[in-house]
Amino acid sequence: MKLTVSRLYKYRDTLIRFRQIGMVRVFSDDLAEDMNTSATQVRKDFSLFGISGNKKGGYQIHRLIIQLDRLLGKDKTHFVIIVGAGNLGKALMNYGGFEEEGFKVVAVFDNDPRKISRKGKIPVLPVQGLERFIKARELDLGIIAVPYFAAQEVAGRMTAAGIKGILNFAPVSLKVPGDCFVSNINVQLELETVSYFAKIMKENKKHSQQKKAL
Amino acid sequence: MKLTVSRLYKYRDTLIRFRQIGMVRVFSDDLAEDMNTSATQVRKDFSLFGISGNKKGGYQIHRLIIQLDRLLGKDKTHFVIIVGAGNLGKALMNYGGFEEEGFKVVAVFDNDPRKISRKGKIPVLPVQGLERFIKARELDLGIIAVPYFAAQEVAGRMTAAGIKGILNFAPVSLKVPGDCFVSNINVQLELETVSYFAKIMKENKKHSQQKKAL
DNA sequence: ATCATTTTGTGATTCTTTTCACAATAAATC
DNA sequence: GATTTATTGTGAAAAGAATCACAAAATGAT
Ligand SMILES: NC(=O)c1ccc[n+]([C@@H]2O[C@H](COP(=O)([O-])OP(=O)(O)OC[C@H]3O[C@@H](n4cnc5c(N)ncnc54)[C@H](O)[C@@H]3O)[C@@H](O)[C@H]2O)c1
Ligand SMILES: NC(=O)c1ccc[n+]([C@@H]2O[C@H](COP(=O)([O-])OP(=O)(O)OC[C@H]3O[C@@H](n4cnc5c(N)ncnc54)[C@H](O)[C@@H]3O)[C@@H](O)[C@H]2O)c1
Repeated sequence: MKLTVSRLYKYRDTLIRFRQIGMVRVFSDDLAEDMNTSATQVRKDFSLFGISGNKKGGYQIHRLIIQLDRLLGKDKTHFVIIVGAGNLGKALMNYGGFEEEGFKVVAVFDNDPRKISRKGKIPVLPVQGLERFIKARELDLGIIAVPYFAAQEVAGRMTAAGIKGILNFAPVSLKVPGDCFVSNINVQLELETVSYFAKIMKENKKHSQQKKAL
Repeated sequence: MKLTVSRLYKYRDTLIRFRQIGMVRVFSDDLAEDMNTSATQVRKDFSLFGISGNKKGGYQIHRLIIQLDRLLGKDKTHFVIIVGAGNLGKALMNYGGFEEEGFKVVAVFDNDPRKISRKGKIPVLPVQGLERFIKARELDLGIIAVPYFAAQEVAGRMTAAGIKGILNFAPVSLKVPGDCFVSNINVQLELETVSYFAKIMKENKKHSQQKKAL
């Protein structure tokens, strides 16, 4: 389910690129190839969400995007706050890609007075005002970009104020109430995992060379 | 397998925090709780990699960390390059967490002459020299932090030069040879997924309130 | 109009991951 | 030293995700 949803977003991405280069229709095959998956997977995902195409004719890109947009909530702007205006928080804040995808970062919060600034395009505010801000605007989405030891506290405050979805960059598992969804991006962990499998790749190569040599 | 490995790295993280606060032994329960998983999962993961503890006595943290270190290659320093010295590439480059975890960023590459600089702690070099650099140092690990339209080209050059593991931040699926492992961090996608499920959380709440009201 | 071809949509199957259930055993208690 | 208790380790079962296999339908060719 989670995996299907995230693939649906990726299909949409791919479809938008396809449309940009002038394509009008796609087959499940085309999507699969672009995304390194199988055509069956694509069709099963669509089928699960009641999306259908034409036998032999494939899918009309434009129509498909509209359907996905509605399904995935891409027809609205989503407002987001970031807590932590450090190295990473600032990179996220200045990243243009979010707005293009319908996410608007409305404010960043930090507990270091030196980081506070109401001047920029996106204000950086004292974290004291976090709850009030979230409640006043009925925000649902928050990004955590504080050090690991502060992450749980921030998550607690966010959820208490009504946040229902958290994207967490701190390398710890957050405890949140059952009505809040958390996704973790743990960069170190990903790099570690890559390094583990890179090593295996090298060893396999050695083995297969040994095999060849026999 | 992939999931087990990434959990092993997380167990290690947790164990190191536990050791820092003076703990000497843990039970599968403790690890599970800290990581939001089940005790059975922990033990099964360990069992899969031949790690064992004492019945009733649990696991000795120090010993366990040593075992994991060896298993996960944390007893060596891993050298990494980053391609793309933009917004994100710079944040990664300045991030202290990698070195702490045994990863050393040896160089960053960019194709924009204005980004080049040999002055800093980590040099930013012209991307022309990428292959030569990788080959000369027999590097295995690369991070891609270039725009989506440049990512495939960079991946191709990396793998051709011998890179065996790629951490990719560009929101596209890379085509790489079978002897290279890729892990994708797609921040937009994660945020989209969070927003999808956050919406569901809200709707569920409405429903359960309706149910209560009946 | 008929036939061959292409592509979808999905039930059945296989594969993977997680959870369950419980025997084995080390430590603590009586 | 026997008994109770806590905890591990793992085969078996369940749940979840991906793949297979093929019928159904749309299109194009003859
Ligand atoms: N920078 C990276 O490239 C990178 C890579 C991987 C992971 N991360 C993770 O992302 C998180 C942020 O990393 P960073 O490099 O930006 O760290 P950083 O130290 O540069 O920034 C953290 C910011 O959070 C603020 N902060 C601390 N406690 C707070 C609190 N209770 N409330 C509000 N603000 C608070 C600090 O004032 C600081 O501005 C960390 O958990 C880190 O492990 C960062
Ligand atoms: N910045 C963020 O917070 C963020 C968030 C999510 C995703 N991303 C993704 O990460 C990637 C980088 O984002 P960014 O914000 O740093 O972009 P950016 O434009 O700030 O930086 C990209 C850098 O790559 C360099 N570059 C372009 N083509 C190159 C090539 N062929 N070889 C070498 N260098 C090349 C550019 O000169 C530039 O310095 C993008 O794919 C983006 O979608 C970034």
